[in-house]
Amino acid sequence: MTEAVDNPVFPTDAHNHRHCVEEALTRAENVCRERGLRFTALRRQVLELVWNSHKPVGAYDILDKLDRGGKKAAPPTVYRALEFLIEADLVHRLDSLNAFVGCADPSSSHTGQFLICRGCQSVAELDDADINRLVEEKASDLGFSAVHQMLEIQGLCPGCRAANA
Amino acid sequence: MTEAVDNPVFPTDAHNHRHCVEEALTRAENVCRERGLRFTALRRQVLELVWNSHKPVGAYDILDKLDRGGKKAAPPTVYRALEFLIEADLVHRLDSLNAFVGCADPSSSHTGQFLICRGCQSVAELDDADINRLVEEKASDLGFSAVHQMLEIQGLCPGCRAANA
DNA sequence: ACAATTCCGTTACAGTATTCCGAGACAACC
DNA sequence: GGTTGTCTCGGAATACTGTAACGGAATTGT
Repeated sequence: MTEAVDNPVFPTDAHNHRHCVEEALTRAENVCRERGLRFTALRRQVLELVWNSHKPVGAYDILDKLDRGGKKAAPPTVYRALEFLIEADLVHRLDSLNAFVGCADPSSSHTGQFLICRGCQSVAELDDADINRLVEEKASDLGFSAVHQMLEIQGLCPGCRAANA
Repeated sequence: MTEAVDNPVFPTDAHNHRHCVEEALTRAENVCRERGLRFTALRRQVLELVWNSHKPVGAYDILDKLDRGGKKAAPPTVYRALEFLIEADLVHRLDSLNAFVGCADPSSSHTGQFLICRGCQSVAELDDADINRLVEEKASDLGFSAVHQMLEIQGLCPGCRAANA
């Protein structure tokens, strides 16, 4: 009974993804309004592309799908938008994959903790307070003052584990 | 009194670095002998370059400094050597920096946990069992089976903290 | 000595990200 | 309204990081 059925960190196959995206976009709008940031059309479009799946997306994938009035955009266009979104905690960058994922909760503490499935490539964000606290503690025990932490856990999500059984 | 003076995870300015390197190389020799791996001249040379400092080194930095009989080497030469060294747990790769550091203890568990100083760029490895266990536990609580974890903590080391005070 | 394997040099290229310049959009202020 | 300063975006060029593929050299085991 400890299987996390009631807390689907990993989205189920049947979830309404359109809804996910909509929510993410409104959240972003609100966050930006509150903080006096400009949620421009470009940034909105990039965020939407990041949210197109729960899998991490490469910058050049976004670039390919990005439509700037019929023309293709250039790399800096995408990277600038991503930089903004990351700064605003709306997107996270997964260092181990050189890829980006949308953040479901731009308001919380934000010490990047991620479960990355090697089976289906989907990613779930953790933001676990216990881990956060322990890490902070261990670091400061060594006289190190932590500014930012990034934990990337690779393995198999429940679904893929079942499939590979 | 909890300041980690007796356990210098971060090397002091005055430590004899030549000694560090020597030790790392003999450790590597032993590890390879025990495991039936070939510690070739190239690999030794690359490992030495990685250990040249306690700061992470980029692959192309190594490439520049690498001397193959007067000639310059090509990227695959370095990457292959690094791949081998990583496989043997003699070197770790820091995803957030695209850079490499020597591992001080190639025998232990090896769930990559690193303290990265933004002041002096030096890096210390943690390998903390508590963190390891907690993370494993949290992951499995969610039905996720973890294969590999990587924690990179950015901040200020004791020395730089004192300097910036 | 021979075959099998591992390792290495080399060329070419793929993928990721940044620098720089300039033009346009926007806000605030006089 | 016009002006000024800042933020944003387009685009070219280039830097940085990493791989694929091929062949030859070195090493190991028999």
